[in-house]
Amino acid sequence: MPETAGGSRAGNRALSVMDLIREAILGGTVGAGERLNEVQLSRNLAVSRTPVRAALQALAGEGLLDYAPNRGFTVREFPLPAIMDAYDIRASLEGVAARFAAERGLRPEENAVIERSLAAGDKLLERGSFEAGDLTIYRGINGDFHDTLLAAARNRMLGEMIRICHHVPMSSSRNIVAFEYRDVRRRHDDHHRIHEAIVAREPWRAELLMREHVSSIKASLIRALAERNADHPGEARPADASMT
Amino acid sequence: MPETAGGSRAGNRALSVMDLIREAILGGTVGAGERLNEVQLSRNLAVSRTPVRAALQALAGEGLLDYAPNRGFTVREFPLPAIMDAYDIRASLEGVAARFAAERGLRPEENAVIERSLAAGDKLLERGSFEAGDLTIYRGINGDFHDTLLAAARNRMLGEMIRICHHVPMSSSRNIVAFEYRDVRRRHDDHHRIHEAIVAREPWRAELLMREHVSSIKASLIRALAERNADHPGEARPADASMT
DNA sequence: TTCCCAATAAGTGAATACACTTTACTGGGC
DNA sequence: GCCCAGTAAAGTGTATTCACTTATTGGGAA
Repeated sequence: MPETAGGSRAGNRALSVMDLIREAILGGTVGAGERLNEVQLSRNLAVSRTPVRAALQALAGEGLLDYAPNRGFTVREFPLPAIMDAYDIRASLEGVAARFAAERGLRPEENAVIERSLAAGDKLLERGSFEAGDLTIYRGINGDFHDTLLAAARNRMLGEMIRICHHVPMSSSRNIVAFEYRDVRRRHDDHHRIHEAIVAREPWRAELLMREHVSSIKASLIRALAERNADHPGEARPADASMT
Repeated sequence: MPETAGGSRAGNRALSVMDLIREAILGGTVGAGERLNEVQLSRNLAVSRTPVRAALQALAGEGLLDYAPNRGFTVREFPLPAIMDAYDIRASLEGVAARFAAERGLRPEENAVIERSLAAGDKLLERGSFEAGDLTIYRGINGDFHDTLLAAARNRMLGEMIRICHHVPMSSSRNIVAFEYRDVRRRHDDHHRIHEAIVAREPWRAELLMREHVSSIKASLIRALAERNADHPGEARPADASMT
């Protein structure tokens, strides 16, 4: 076995193969609509077809691949409208998650994580502008906030659905670099208010705030795309965002 | 399941095996939390382990099974709170679907199906009470309405998520028999109003109506469970609804 | 008796071989 | 030159086999 596949998830080739293929899709190594050849993949990854098939089926379950009998798996296409829809769907789902969290309450350690993320964001933003690397740092802060809230919702299915929304290409904020200081500032304020609503046990306010919060990300993305189109009129057509 | 694996989906054993196992889970032949043995299943279904594994992986993707490396697949448990949550999640998602449908408009043939389902419901309800079998008929009418609306939302991911909610044991209305005439009457009125909002191109009204519509199903279920518990105090404890 | 551990059975993970389907290619007829 | 059929190649579907992990069971020691 030259270059054993992955290496991360020991003892289970299928899972590490799954991670590799997922990265290849999200990273754009394989394009949308492209067909994934099992024998070719197994050659490249130095495993047999069995774990490759398992990985492909699992990725189809995540909604990243399409399956057709006797025809194999293809990378699912995400046209721009579908990506925009994903934000609406995620806004709705994360809204429900915030409501559940407010109904069920935060555990002390969860509250601690959230308050830490709020404080870290405050510190990062107090300078009044962003320097290089700050956006990456805030991405981590933002992830902590949302992940903890999702855990506080105490519903597995909901978590999985939101995770699927995040895996839609370009739908996750980590795929976006065009955010400006004032966008992040405003979203961080949202976090404060959402936290307030949850500790005050105001479920419906929490839901509304979270919903608007995620929707505003969509609005930012639309603006960023429009600006990019204005800067480079030739390239970056709407279809361009469908994937990599 | 002694018979040879189903004749329905020709040419692909894995898919028919998947249908059989799904029915076994939803029908209660295998209980929640139970472990599914691959060799035993392949013996019973008279196929090799390969299509069985494929089916199990696919069902795990649907959220019906849990997977643990080197430990195989188990039937996921759905305690009563998780079932109730599923209604909230579905209410939110179907609300979004109704909004999308209102934004994008109904195709003539879709509108025809919906108006036919509305008329059929009117006819069934005009007697003022239900006879045996009427509920089954209305179930079909109800399904046509919701399925067509979902198609009109024109978003695949949304459809899949709602489908997952329907497959949560006891979460689909088809699993419930305890609905009374006035419940159905009121829900059919909802259908009329939702249709109105969609043809009038009022997205947010459509969303709100649909959300309330699905939430009212949850309320009916809670009442039905409470009455059942009152009738048979010994049996039918909350945990009882977790599965079959 | 209870706990621990080894031996063994049972079960999943992966590789390989073969069957069947789809697709691509090639040659002949129109 | 185009279309179609037949055939070969490629690719997926399934069965089988072996490797490896996990669960079980029985015996021995504290």
